[in-house]
Amino acid sequence: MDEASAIRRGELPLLSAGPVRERADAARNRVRALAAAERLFAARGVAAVSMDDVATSAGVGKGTLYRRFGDKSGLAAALLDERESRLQAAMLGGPPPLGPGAPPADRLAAFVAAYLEFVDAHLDLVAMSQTASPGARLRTGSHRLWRQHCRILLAEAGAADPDLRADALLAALTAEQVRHWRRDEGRSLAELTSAIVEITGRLAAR
Amino acid sequence: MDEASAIRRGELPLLSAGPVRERADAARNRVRALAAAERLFAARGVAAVSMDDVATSAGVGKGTLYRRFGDKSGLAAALLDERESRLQAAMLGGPPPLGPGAPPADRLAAFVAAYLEFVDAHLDLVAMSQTASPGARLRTGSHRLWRQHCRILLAEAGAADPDLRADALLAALTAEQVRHWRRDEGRSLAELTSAIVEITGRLAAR
DNA sequence: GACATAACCGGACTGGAGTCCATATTCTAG
DNA sequence: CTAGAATATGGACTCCAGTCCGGTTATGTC
Repeated sequence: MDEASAIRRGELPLLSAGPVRERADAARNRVRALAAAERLFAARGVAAVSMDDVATSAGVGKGTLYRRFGDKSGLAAALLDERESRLQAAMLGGPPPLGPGAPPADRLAAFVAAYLEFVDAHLDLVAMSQTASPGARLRTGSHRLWRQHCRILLAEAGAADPDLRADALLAALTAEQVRHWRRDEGRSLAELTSAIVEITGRLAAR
Repeated sequence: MDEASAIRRGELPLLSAGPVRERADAARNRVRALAAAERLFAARGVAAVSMDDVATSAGVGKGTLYRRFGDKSGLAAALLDERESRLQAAMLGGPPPLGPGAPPADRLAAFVAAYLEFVDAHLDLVAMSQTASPGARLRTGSHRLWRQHCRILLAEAGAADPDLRADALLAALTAEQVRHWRRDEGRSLAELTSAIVEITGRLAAR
């Protein structure tokens, strides 16, 4: 999952419309791979699908898969991309309290609730994107965006050490942790949301 | 990592001194395996050592290793066991504020600081024990103990939803997260400790 | 001390992750 | 339209985690 390939597959914004265009065969295979992965994940569950399975089912070589997505966590991240970007758009430019206009603490609470809902809606996929390789979670491009958002809002709210608190907050919202709360402990999403929002308020308080 | 083998290797308390005694050869091999693992981990780093390496170096079959420790995370946990139990003893029966006698919020702060120090001192080993298999962290016997401790102290301090807050607190103290703060962001242990203790206070407050 | 039984041993085996590179395809310039 | 450079392809390959089971060894009993 190097930066170059991340840019190539459109995960990182390119400042200037780069001279590097995706080749036609590459584009075709990317679509095929994502379609196959989505199909297999839906049919058998994320954990039970191997990269070989995806490659075979997509009619593509394994090397292609790895070059493009880096590993299984990259593949999962690519599948999440579209839905993620809806949340990202809402929080960067949508209506308050998620978007700009509301007080920072309120925006943070709204973000946490929305993010939790997102994670919950795609538990296994997010878990895969965060844990397929060691430290994957902290390296994801989207993670950086979530973190940056939290940092800024915490700072605006006047909280001490906003960077560390943003990390601590997101650490509690790991897919594995949420999955544990939801499946092993049988907690409802509403319950989790209100508890986490409460905690968030404490972290954001001056 | 089934319960029977966990008991056999002394990780879970046995109510009555069971009739099941560890066989002499089993005990010998357990010692050999742990010694070999410690040696190899120290020499090459945890990540670069395979279970095969440990088995060969210990003069033991791979099956033996897996039966006894379950997987690499179990092996790491077994190596951490002794040092962990020192912390556990201090927090259950040592002098305050870590041990009983101090106000719950103070005990919790002391625990968090001590636990953070423990994780920091064995970063890679703890990381391995938490992440070698998916969800390993939440299944560890010792994790349950840490969590229970936090739960009780949070409850005594009058915090709402102590169970969830205990999980959130420990999620922030994951070895991967601490490693990131320490190595990628170059934060000092003292800095982390004071920030985390501050957060802990906010979670424990009524 | 010999036997029955339960527990343990260890290495061959399976299957998947990730790498490598000779070949094929696409793009660009002339 | 063509040639050559740049890029992508894909399947064979390596390495390792984890399983399995026939053979071995310890332990309790007579």
